[in-house]
This record gives sequence, structure tokens and C-alpha cells, in this order.
Amino acid sequence: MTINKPRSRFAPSPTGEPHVGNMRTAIFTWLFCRHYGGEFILRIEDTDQARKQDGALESIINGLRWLGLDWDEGPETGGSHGPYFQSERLELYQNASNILIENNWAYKCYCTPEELTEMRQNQQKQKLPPQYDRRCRNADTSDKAAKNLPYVIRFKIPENIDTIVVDDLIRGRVEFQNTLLDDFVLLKSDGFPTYHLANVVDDHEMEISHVLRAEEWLSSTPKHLLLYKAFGYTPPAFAHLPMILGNDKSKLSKRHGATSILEYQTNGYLPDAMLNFLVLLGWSLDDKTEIFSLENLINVFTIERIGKSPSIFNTEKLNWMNSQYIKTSSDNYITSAITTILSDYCETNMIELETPITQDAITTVLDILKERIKTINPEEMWPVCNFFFETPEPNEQQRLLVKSKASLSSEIYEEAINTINSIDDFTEEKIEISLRKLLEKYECKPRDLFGTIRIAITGKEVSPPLFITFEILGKTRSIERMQRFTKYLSVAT
RNA sequence: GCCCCUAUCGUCUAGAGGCCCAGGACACAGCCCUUUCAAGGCUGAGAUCGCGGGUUCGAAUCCCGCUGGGGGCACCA
Repeated sequence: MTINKPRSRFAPSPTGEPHVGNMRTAIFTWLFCRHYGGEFILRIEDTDQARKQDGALESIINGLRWLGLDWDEGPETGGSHGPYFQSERLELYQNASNILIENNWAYKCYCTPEELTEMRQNQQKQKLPPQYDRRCRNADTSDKAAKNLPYVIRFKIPENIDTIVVDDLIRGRVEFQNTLLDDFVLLKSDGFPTYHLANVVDDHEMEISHVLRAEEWLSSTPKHLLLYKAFGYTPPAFAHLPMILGNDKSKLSKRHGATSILEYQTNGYLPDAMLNFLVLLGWSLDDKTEIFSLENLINVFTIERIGKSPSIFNTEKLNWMNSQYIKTSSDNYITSAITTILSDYCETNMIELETPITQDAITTVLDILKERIKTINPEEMWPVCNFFFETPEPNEQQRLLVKSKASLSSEIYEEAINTINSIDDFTEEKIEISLRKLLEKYECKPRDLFGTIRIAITGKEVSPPLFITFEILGKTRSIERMQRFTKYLSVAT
């Protein structure tokens, strides 16, 4: 496919949180534009007065920015084809529908919502397809016009056309029967356009060459094609993207868990991981590559490699992807992110800290943390590294566990403290060598001694490897903790 | 009800007539490493390529039918 400098758009409506499915469309469109050296346009389709939501626009913008998607034209950036809010382009749509009326491609319809509902109910009773019966199409409506009654403008589906062919970039040739098409509404009674009118007018005005949108739009594409024809415009190329479904194969919705991209942000997913995961839903490069840098993605992303069938959003794989990005992400970036997240967490939970959470402190525990987490969610991170910040206190179960260690004696434990104390070069390697010598001398099992010390200095049976933990904690704090723990050993057994 | 799209391991997918009694990844199991966890490495299980017909010397790949799944049929986008 030879594509030269395409102009493509992402056109969300500000009716709620930015859905991951929509964001995947944005990612594909953005990648497509960047790959072919084209322009990516953000257009806000705010023509539904009723469903418009405060803050939704900000959420969409935040979501896009978080993923690292920038737009060449649109809100905040401006551009030569503005305005980029449909609510500011009303005149354009009104003119367009007037032109259509003048050229006999549209007509005014005075049917009330109640009439239409009744009509549809009757059709359903008779098992007929719900469709506008065109009662205003040929009837004389001049009396209603004279009374200034509210009206909508409907498109006049031509009667001399058989089939409409959509040449989809992903699905190929798709045929539709013209007679099955409804005389759909172009302009609502409040003077706002419907999606059908607005997207055609704007895509033309904004010189959009390629439309990438979700599959749910495929069946209304013939309507759009007819509109392009009525206006005498050349339609853009269309690519209808496969949907993203939940784990029960139904359309991804709230009951499947998080659907807003921003929820993933707050749940501890990294934007690069999220993007990488999402791009692999419906697109693949080959039979093996899973991890892509953004730069590489721009290089290799083509429409030809987009699949046709819907895919299921698999959180397990997202988690794995995220853990891969955590392991390889730059220390600077992740350290400051984690520092903020954990200090907020401790503050809101009023956790009493032995050591404050600082960049330096996080840097110290970073390596052992990165290897063990799948998200940078505080709930997941805190148990892994809290030993460094909180004073450990063994629970009842742990005290009993320590006493059950058969090959452990208070002698070896005391000598372990002295040994630790005598190490000047307090490194993982030195500590290990010294402590292992004790094992031989006292014929103590590694798990008995090390397991006990682990509880003493971390307050947990499960922790990062002991010797690195010593090193991280430092000599002073390690000895302090070991000594404080002595009492749990010396109590008579 | 009508129209449209779609169909390879549980999931994401590779596969465009012989390279495939189907490859990779996630998840799963076992082993190795090992002071616990994690990471990593290795091995394994897992798909008669939804089903049935064709076409062909040969089909996961092409055609038809069926079935399953998804989407659409608003003064919502």
C-alpha cells in the first residue's frame, strides 16, 4: 500500500472516561500517521448536549498525553483547519444540510419523538425492521412549517441505487443493500448535527485522507458514503478496526474491571507498557516480537498487519508486559514515580516510619523492588519494601516458627550478630561468606539460621535475599534489629 | 426480526496451497538455580486449525453451506 502523508483523526466525544478501546483506536491512528509521516488530528465530537460530561475532555487529553500521543492539530494546539470542537462548527453543518435540501438530498421531518417511538413499537410487533417510514418525505408539510413546529432534517436515501460498496482497508470489499438504509437524521431539532453529518462534513473540511475507527461504524459507512456522494466530495479511505472484548467475549465494559485508561494509570501501569499491550490487541508484527519501543513501533506499524477478528483484553498478559517495562525502565523515571506513590500511600494510611521515604531511600531498594512487582501500585509495592522503612515486629506465628527451628541455637544467633558487627566492608558477598562459616561451625541448617534472621530484620518469612537485605539496611540498623529480636529466642522453650 | 463483520492452543497471535501431524507469547505444570520470595534458564502439557461439503496430486490457507462469536438497525457517538 502506498500511502503518502495521510491526514487522520481521532474523534472522541466527551461523554465519559477515556475507554481503553477508544484509546487503542487513538494509538493505531497515531502510529499510522507517524509511520507514514502524516498528520494526526484530534477533534472533539461534542454534538450530544445531553450526554456531554464535565471533565471528560480533560480526561481524554490526559489519557492521550499519558500514553505519549501528541496531535498536530486539535484542542490546545490549534491548527489551520479549526475549530476542533464540533459545537463550534454548527453553522457549517446547518449550511451543509440546507444545501442538501436545496439539491433534493434531504427533507424536513416534523415527526415527534413520541410518534417515532410508537412507529418503532408497531414495527417490532409486526417483526419488521425498525426504520423510519418516510412519512414526511413526500407529504406536504407546509402547514407544520407555517406553525414553526420543531423539525429535524433527514437524508433522502436515493431510490435509484442498488448496492453501496465500502472498500475497507482491513476487510476489503463490503457490499450493502441500499434499500435497507434508513432516512437517517442529519440535523437534530436543537440545530446540532448527528454524527453522520458532522463526521462527513468535518472529515472533508479537515482534509482527512484516512479514517481509522472501530468496527461498530462499519454498518453506517454506506450512509456516510452516500453523503459524500450527495455533497460531491471524495470520501476518505476507511479502515474499521476490530473490537476489544472482555473475558466473556462481550463488549468490554465496567463489569470486566477497569475500562478507563486513567484507571490503569492510577492502578500502577506504565504508559509504555499499556501502549505496547494495547497495540498488540489486533495488530502484530510477526510470530515472535512482543516488546516494542515507541520508536520501533512507528517504524514497523502498518495497516496491513492489523487483524480482523475481535480480541479479548487479557489482564494477565498486561501484568506481565508491565513487569517487563518496570524491570527495564530508566531508574530516574521510576524512582521518582515510586517515591511519590509510596510517600502518598504512607501519608494517607498514617503509617509510622522509621526511615522517611526519599528518592535516595527508594533508589536503595529499587533493584529488589523492580524484580518483584508487576505494577507500581502501592498496595503491591509496600509489602515488598516496607522493611526498609518500618520497624519490624514479629507476630505470634513468626515467634513460634522461630522456636521450631531445630538446628538453631541462641549461641549461633549471638555469634551471627558479632560476625555482622565485625564486617567492615558491609557488602552482600562479605556478609554471605562470614555467615556461611557459622553454619558449618554450629552444624546449623541454612534455612534455620537465615530464616530466623530474615524474620528479625524484615519481620517477614518471605523477603528479598538475606545478604542483599543486610547490605541495603546497613550495618547499624541490621544489628539493632537483630539484637532487638534476641528476646524471642531466649525465652525458655 | 433484518443487515454487516468474523472464526488457529484458555488468552494474544504467526501462518497469504506443499517449509505446519501448526511456530511464538501470557497463564499453567515440572525441573534447574536457591536461605524464603521473585527474576532467569530448561522441559512439558495445551489447537484433530469451529463443523460439513467441495476445488486440488496436496488446504489452517481457495469456494459454498452451517454453527458459534461480535457489531449495527436512535433527534448517541
